[in-house]
Amino acid sequence: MSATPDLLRAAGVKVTPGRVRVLAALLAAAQPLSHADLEAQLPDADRVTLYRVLDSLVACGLALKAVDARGVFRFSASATQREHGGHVHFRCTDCGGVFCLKTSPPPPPKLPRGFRLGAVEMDVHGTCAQCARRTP
Amino acid sequence: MSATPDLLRAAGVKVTPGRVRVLAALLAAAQPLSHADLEAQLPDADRVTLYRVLDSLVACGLALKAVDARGVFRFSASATQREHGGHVHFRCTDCGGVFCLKTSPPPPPKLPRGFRLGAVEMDVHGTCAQCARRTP
DNA sequence: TTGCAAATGCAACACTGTTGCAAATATTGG
DNA sequence: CCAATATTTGCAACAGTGTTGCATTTGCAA
Repeated sequence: MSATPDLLRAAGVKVTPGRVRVLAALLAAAQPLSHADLEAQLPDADRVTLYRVLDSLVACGLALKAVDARGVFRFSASATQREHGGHVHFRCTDCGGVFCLKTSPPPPPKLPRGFRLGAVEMDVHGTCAQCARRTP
Repeated sequence: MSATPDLLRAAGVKVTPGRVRVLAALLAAAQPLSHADLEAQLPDADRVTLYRVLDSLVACGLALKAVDARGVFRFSASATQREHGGHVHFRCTDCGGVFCLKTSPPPPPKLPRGFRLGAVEMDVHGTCAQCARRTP
């Protein structure tokens, strides 16, 4: 089913164990992963190789690179990203879970002249049903 | 015309040469400045003190802290933008600048049964006019 | 003026990411 | 299947950014 090596071949890069494992981890992840996250998840991988694998996945279009609020790069599989674009998420501040909402994304706001819109994201957070039940 | 020391006094923090110079630099800057920018601009300031001065300005509401595309923190004076609740912000992914939009915040979305809403934030990002002009 | 909490300067450290280079390896063509 | 070759890997060392601990200095108020 999920043939990670095929994705790599289709992207025109060599299929190596490192790339397979990293891409698989990105595809399985619910949220974008930092280098540190991946290092913890793949303990026997070399630090530098991990950086280079991530860069190569970004270069061939299989992964996306973005900066989080702490200034750390986070990577996500671009397939996953497409799947989760176009709708709103709810993040539970208790358990950290992410849930997809039916709500459609808000309309792009009017920007001052010269500004270029990249994306509009809505960050809805609070307590999910399960956590709310546990702490009434 | 408000003198920089007065802004500091009004914010309830001690008036020190470091804070006065850094805040003046931020007020005079057209774009958010990084720690490195400020260090170059104020050569006889201590590196660590500069970090702490910036943090204190953020803590007392006189400056805003954001991350640029390279993952570096950039700081801007917020003297003119005191009210940051109740309206939407635009974040420039190039320079890290934060701009206030006229748009009103989106209505809270409908949540699944049992979910408790904490807060809704809208993250509108892209390229600001100045950065867009630099990279056409 | 004096006392005290806050701010500063310095050294050392931690985290994130990069570069150079030799050894190992995936792919291509015989 | 095997050899040739361009990539990739692993290691060491380095660079940039931000933080912590601690002794000293300084702003501010009693």
